[in-house]
Amino acid sequence: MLDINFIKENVDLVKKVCIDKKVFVDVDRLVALNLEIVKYRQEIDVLNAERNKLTISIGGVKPTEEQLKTAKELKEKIATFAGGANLDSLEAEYKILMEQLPNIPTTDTPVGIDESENQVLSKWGEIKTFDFKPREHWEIADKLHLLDTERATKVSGSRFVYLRGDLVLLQYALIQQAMRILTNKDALAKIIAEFGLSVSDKPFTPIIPPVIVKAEVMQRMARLEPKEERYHIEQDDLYLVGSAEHTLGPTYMDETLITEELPIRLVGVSSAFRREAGSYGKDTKGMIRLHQFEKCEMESFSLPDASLQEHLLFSAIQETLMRTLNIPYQVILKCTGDMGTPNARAADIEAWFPGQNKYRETHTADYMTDFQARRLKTKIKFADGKTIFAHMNDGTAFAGRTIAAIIENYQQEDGSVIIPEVLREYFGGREKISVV
RNA sequence: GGAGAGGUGGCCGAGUGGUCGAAGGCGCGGCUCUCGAAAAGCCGUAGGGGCGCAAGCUUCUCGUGGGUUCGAAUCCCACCCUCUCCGCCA
Repeated sequence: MLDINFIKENVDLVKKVCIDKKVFVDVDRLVALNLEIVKYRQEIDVLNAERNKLTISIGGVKPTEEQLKTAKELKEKIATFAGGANLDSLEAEYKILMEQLPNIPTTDTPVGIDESENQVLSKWGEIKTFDFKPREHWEIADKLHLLDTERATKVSGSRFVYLRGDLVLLQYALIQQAMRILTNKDALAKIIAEFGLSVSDKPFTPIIPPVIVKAEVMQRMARLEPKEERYHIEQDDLYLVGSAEHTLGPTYMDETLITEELPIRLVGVSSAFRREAGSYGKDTKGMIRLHQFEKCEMESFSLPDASLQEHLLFSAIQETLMRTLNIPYQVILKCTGDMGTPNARAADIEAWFPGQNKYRETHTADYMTDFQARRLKTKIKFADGKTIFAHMNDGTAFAGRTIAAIIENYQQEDGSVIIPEVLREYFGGREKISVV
């Protein structure tokens, strides 16, 4: 949610952002509603002030008969006035419009309709040339009996898989690898220095968060929509998370943080659930687009001054993680039409998939500013008593897709797969993925 | 699933119809004392909205929504949430 005073002072900008982000909100109506609501409130305030003076009882001396009579008249006046003004329906409409407004993108965010207008910020790594035609990850995994899609479809439906054997070890190895770096102060300091950032090197706290979340909380995270993308448990009106972000973000909702404990950095591991409505026919094979996958997710709460650097740190961490795997990637700055509604900036890592012969998204870093915190009521209190809304960031550390990237990049002509060096210790020192 | 208890400020916790937006404590900030610190003492310290350069004034908020009343944290109704015990279970 945006600050109403900001909206009123920047009507044209907010309108432009709505167009750029393809969100249709009547900003003029929103402002008019606010002015109307404030006007009625002021009038009611005056009447209430009058009434309060009459009904107050000082030092045990109760109001006189006449005062009571006047107060009663005032009470009726207020009731009919508020009813006549339709304050409730005005406020309901106002709330809906406020919750529809998107966050303001950073100035470096490209304006664009869809992903074709995303901007490539940088590329890293050398794309390996194979002296054979590289296969797609699902083909390789299938041959090694590491991915059982057929049986998963039988049991759970399309877009589910059984991960098997070394693919499971690979999944946990990636999580371990992420945890090792994220919980290590020196490792973070090194990343910060390498990427020329100016931000705290405080380590992340590992979390296993709930994967089921209340509808109300999802709404306050600005993540309930699009609803058709979410799994809903009707009996209890609960949702399955689409990412650990959905339950890491609201950790401190309705709470006030103090400056000394910032930044708060969390790294959560969970299964993520997505209905993938509207993506029929896309990536139907393998593990690029699944209804359920494992993900290691970063989340942080920081001061406004530090939050952009925090976002850049998340990107830098993602790059570093990919570099440890020695997988070529490019960093993408998402355009207005492709980024999320609550985002101020969104940077993706796209890993090179030799089998597909293209870059595919494996990581996202979301810079949220105070947009989510305003609705979550996650505040920060300063020593002088002043409070503001916390700035929030989230980003992928490693998700299931990275497994697919490893398989494609490390495949051999004979159909075997080499284990990235940095992960071998989690395989008892083995160099190759075994057949099950 | 059965039975019960409860939701009050940054936190703990008192408060059952009238200066209660709220005792007391903790925490935090300031000051005194000190070479400095600790301890001790004194003072300050909920949030949102409106008006105002500010000081300040005003209104709303004690889970949420409604009701009773001149007046509600306190009484009534509905809903939401949390906790405890028993049962079941990883």
